[in-house]
Amino acid sequence: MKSQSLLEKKEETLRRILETAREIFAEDGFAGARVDKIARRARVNKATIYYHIGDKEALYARVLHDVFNEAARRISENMHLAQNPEEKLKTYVRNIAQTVGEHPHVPSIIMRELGSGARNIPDVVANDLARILGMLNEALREGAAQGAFIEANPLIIHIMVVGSIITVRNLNSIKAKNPDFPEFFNDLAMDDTEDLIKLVERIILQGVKRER
Amino acid sequence: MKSQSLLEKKEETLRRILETAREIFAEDGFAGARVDKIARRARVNKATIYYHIGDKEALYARVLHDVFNEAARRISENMHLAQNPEEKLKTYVRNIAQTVGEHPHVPSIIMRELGSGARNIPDVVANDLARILGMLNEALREGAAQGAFIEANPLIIHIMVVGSIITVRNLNSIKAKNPDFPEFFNDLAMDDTEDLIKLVERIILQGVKRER
Amino acid sequence: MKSQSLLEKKEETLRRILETAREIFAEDGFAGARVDKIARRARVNKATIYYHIGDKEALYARVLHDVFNEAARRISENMHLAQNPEEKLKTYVRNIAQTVGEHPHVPSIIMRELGSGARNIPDVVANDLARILGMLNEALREGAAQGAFIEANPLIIHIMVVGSIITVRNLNSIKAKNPDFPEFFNDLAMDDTEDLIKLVERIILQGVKRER
Amino acid sequence: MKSQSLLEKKEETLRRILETAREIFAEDGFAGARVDKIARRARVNKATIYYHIGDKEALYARVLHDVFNEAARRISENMHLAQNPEEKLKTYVRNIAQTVGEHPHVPSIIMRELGSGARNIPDVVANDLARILGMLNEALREGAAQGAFIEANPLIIHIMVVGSIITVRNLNSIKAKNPDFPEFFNDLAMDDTEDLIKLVERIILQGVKRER
DNA sequence: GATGAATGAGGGTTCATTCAT
DNA sequence: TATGAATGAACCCTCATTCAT
Repeated sequence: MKSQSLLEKKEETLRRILETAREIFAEDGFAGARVDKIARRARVNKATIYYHIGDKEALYARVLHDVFNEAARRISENMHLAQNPEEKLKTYVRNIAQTVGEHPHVPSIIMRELGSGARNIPDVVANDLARILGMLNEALREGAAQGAFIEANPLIIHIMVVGSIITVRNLNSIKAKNPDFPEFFNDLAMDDTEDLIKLVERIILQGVKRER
Repeated sequence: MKSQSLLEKKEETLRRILETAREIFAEDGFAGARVDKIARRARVNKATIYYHIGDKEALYARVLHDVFNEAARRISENMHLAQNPEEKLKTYVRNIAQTVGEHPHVPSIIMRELGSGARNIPDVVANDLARILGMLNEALREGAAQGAFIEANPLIIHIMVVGSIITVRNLNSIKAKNPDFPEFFNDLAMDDTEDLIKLVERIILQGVKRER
Repeated sequence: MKSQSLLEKKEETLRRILETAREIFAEDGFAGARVDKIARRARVNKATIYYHIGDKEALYARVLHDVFNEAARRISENMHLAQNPEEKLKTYVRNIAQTVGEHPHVPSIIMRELGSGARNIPDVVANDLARILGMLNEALREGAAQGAFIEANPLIIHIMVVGSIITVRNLNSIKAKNPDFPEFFNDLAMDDTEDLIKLVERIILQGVKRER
Repeated sequence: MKSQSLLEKKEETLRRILETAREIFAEDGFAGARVDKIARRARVNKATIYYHIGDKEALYARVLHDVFNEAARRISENMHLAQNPEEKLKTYVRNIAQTVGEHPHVPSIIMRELGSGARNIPDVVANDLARILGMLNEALREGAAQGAFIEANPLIIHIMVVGSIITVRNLNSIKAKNPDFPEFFNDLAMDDTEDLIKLVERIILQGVKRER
């Protein structure tokens, strides 16, 4: 009992650090994030972060890998269950949306990274991303081989899916920062996730479907 | 003669500062950018930047506004020439691509900003963006009103267009940073801009087109 | 049986800590030494050092006192056996050399301390040193009283003896750090300890001997 | 006039930094020295040190090189004026003493370095030291060749000279730190530098002189 | 008796910014 | 107009030390 509670305490500390780091890297980016701020918000001493995880870069890698590795695993699992390229593409969109939903902060990070030419992406994470893109690529090629899809660059599709989902999710904070944005902006929020997924699915599927 | 050459020199200095700042903000983001580095690469004294332009935030605003204001102006001009929603949408895609082509560094910046919930976007620039989105919104609504388009969130469309174009443009630096990316990554580059534009146009147009 | 083996283990642990501490204080000085490094190299938990010995300063004192106390004891014993001031001086040189030989790391520490005005020397150790210097002083005074020696400051003699022996002993590491040192440096090593002792003895004895 | 005073101010700042750094490196050693403390005592902002000189290591190198380079220059000049090996040796002792006198803090540093196997000695400074030892070596060899001296290791002679002079100079601070040192310690101070030089000269010269 | 976890207090370094000239 | 010098405020990271178990 005792030793278990000790282990639990450690894991709770670790969890709090990682969760907070995820938040703050998303808010401020790698360069803008402050280790001090992470420690304060996670209610641990700064040195505790270094003790358990390592320096800022290691923390960043850990945060991303924890999410992307799991996402890659799940996408792989679910895409294998799908029967045809179209189903696979839908599965892909849906899983991305799910990951974004579960980790509302991480996607922001990846947007920045794509904007920066993946400047700060740690190797492990680059590898996770490559796995994910590889699965999407496979589905697209399969569809193209069957004559169902046009030849489409998987990176473009990936960005379209991820970017649109993230941005709509970020809409509230964008609006909060820019209260003077025009009226129509207020209608852009899509509070129903299902609607959002459906729309993205629709655009992507119709967008790549070959006319017969 | 003298005063003109002095004026020219001053303008040349300013131009060099802004161009370099664009590069470096794109490379490193707002938080990661160093005023020192900008000054050094632009071959001016650091204080000169403060003298001519102001602090880091002002420099950032200036850099973005110079590009976005011009882009908004051009998009407005060209979209007004288009006859129907489809043409407007194509014009929109084409103009975004052109801006990206002319200012290869700026888009990176905007990707980061979208990822961060527009945290650092200065007001003037937010306004430029709002104008651009407004025009896209108009085209989409017009198309929907005519029964040609489905109801599509313009923010989503915008991100799909901008994000995909930027990312493909950034592909080389992404690959350079991650030499271990899988084979298929090497086929993703689209060196012919026209092909890229066509593909994006295609996906977006088919994606939003209502089946009759 | 059990308790003895436990005791032995404890003593073995202590011995390992002290030996390692000696090494590391010699390598890095008091300020440069890291408790972490000592613990790691001694293969004990950092807290174990605090448990058995105390803080960094206590560890330093313990390390030095163990050596200096023993050296003082031996010098005292042997110098009492010597019959005349000259023999005493020789005994002194020889015993210093022996201590340096047995504890190759400690002398480095004392050189630093002399350089720093004995800033970090713990009281116990200062006392050991005072005993040693006192014996040297006695021999020198006795010699001077007999007309055999000039009046010589024992501190100077002590430094000459200790410094020269230590430095020659350290020569190899000095050379290793400075591969560009001139040719003649390679001839300075005196691998035969006996030669070194003889040379130092000679210089010191002739140096203080009064001409008749 | 104006521009000169600006330059003067800069040089005064630099001078203050270097002088203070010399003091503090001597007091606390390289590892123990605190850049904060140097800045505070020199009455400049910490960043000013980095602006003018660079990091802690660069500061250390600069401090030592400024002194050793000048010492090497002077020793070379004066030893060339001496007519025979004995005079050269005396000149050497006298010049070392003079350098110690002019820069009371630097020698402490070199003692530590010798104790540490020259662990922190920057390359430029190692080179200065090699030049100085080279000159001493020459004098000793010349004397040996003429049959006037025994074969003596120049490193030993150097340490004997430098170490003894430094230690006597440091005596006051050693006594201050260790008020319980025995009575006889109070007689060891040699306030008259000339006496000190004479004693060291005497010991060294007699120590290496070959009996005829 | 021994240790993994945690921390307060700095330590060296950097950076955006200002100022005197 | 333009700049070298200077700085306050952080920032990342480390270290000696403690404590609960």
